Amino acid sequence: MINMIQNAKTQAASLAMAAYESAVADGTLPRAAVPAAPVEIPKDTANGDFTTTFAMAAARALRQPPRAIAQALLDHMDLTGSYFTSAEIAGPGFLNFRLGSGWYAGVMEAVESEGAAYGTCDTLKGQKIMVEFVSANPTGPMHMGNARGGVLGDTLAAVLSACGADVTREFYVNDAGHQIDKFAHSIEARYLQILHGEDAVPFPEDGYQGADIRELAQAYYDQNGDKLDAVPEAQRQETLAQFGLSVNLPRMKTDLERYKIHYDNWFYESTLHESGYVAETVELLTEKGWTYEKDGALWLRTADIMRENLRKAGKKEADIEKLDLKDDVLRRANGFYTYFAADIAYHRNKFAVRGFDRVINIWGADHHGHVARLKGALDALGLQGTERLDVVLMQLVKLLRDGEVVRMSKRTGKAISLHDLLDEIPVDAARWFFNAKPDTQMEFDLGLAVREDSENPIYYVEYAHARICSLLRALAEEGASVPDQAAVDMSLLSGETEQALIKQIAQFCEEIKLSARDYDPSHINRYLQELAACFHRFYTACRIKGEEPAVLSARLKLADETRQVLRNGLRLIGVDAPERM
RNA sequence: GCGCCAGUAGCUCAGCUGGAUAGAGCAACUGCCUUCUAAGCAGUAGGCCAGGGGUUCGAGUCCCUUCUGGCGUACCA
Repeated sequence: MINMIQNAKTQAASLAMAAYESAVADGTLPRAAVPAAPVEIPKDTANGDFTTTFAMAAARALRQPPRAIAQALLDHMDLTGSYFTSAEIAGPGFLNFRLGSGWYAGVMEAVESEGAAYGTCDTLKGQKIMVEFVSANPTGPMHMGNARGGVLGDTLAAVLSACGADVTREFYVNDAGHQIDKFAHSIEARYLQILHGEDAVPFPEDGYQGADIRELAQAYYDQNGDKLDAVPEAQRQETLAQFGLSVNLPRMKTDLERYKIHYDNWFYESTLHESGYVAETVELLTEKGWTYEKDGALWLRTADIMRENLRKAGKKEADIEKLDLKDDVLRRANGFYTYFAADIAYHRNKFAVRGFDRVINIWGADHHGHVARLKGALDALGLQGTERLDVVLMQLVKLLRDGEVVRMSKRTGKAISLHDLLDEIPVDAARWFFNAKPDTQMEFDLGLAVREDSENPIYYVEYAHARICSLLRALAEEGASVPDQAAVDMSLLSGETEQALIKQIAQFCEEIKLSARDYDPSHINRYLQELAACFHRFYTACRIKGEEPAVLSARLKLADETRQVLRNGLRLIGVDAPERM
């Protein structure tokens, strides 16, 4: 919970404001409505450890040149008892602060006292958040996109949790509707082909062609023989669909668990139909006047809802007209509810029944057309979908092998499935690579992911961890144990690489917050790479073993804390921290 | 046509919501192991931030526009 970056920023901002007030008091600066002092970390540390742009931001309001304002602030600033040892003016009016050893000691105390919890915060405390991800059709094997979405969703959930949110991971099982019918018809056809010969039974034109369907039919036949030959068609299809799901779902669960993905809940679409919740939800929309009947189907006035939302968002009327918005069918002319209707009911359940404050869905980018509609439908139900539902759209994965595009698995000759991928690369490599920014198309090189050299970033980070563990072992053999922070003389950690490492350790808390804010846990990957780099630089510049006891002790403490933070970060993204390599 | 996402070094990408001379990694080149893991470190080189306009003290970042790529625009899910 201790965030020394935040502490320093807050303090720098209040020092600047206090200096401003003091300057106003003695008439040096006029009183005006000045903005709060923004504090940043300069890109180049030659410009200080922290900087405020207050003087530039307030220049207009105070009607004075930024540098003059900065000078006035500096003249009225009292750094006594603060984290900072100096402040100076630079460039167009930056006010740059330099940290003292007390701040560095504070960072190290935070890691020591918080251990495995270091880096967490409570910015999302009290929020009940659902992350729904993968939710692949249970009618066949999961693909690369599901692997990416699975890793992203799981890590995002971990990150939100690290920010104090009460997070639920959910898989929505599409075990109802059209694609299940197709699934049933497909297995049925294969089953009957086994009984009567391939030529005697036609395969549905839009059926699932995959070999997995044949295998399911064969498996049912092996267990039950021709039991379903004579039963009514509907019953046969129902039985085979249930059989197919009973095989596929545990398989999906197992495959996802190989990626270290565990769900809190598997939610079945069928329960929404069986309980009448879909019908009730559609009824509610009708009561509120959002539906109408046309051509025997029941329609939702999606276009009106979306138009209203766009107006609220400040979109121009002419632009809205160009959009060619269309309404959506909720109940088909044949009496069945659409997937859209079920999805509205499902999301109504998330908010209205289960009380989530926020819901995050990870979807493939090909579903983006659905986002505004679903949000709109929830708005129409009074559930504030626009504000409380966030959909993360994930671009596709382009699979490469040593630079060449791969579409097929070497082993099966089919599209590479989520399951197949782990035959080629270690799960940690998959987790590391799929934990990428969701809105960019990703190239995933199988050759690179298994390379055990510097071209593969995951090894760089893991190596830093293993290196520290090895160091700790070597020192333990000599009887040197990691000291308490209280026993460390911080003045001995004043080297450039030592301070840079401690600053990077402090940054961890910020990166977790950024990951949660952007729904982009790849901040953690980049952070860990930089942390590893800081450690390697420190390691090269500063010897530990053989140094005089006080220096050895202080550096050993720093190395051990780096190990802790590397471990915490890797755990967050679901990658193991090896003790030997 | 319309919409969503993207376009930054040869390649993969950062750039903390408008700040200082645009950064890493890889690839290329040059150095560094009789001392804690060289799976490492230090350095060199590499750029019209897709193009053009605008907003202001200040733009890779915000607005407009053009171009390029991906995806979408079902009584499918």
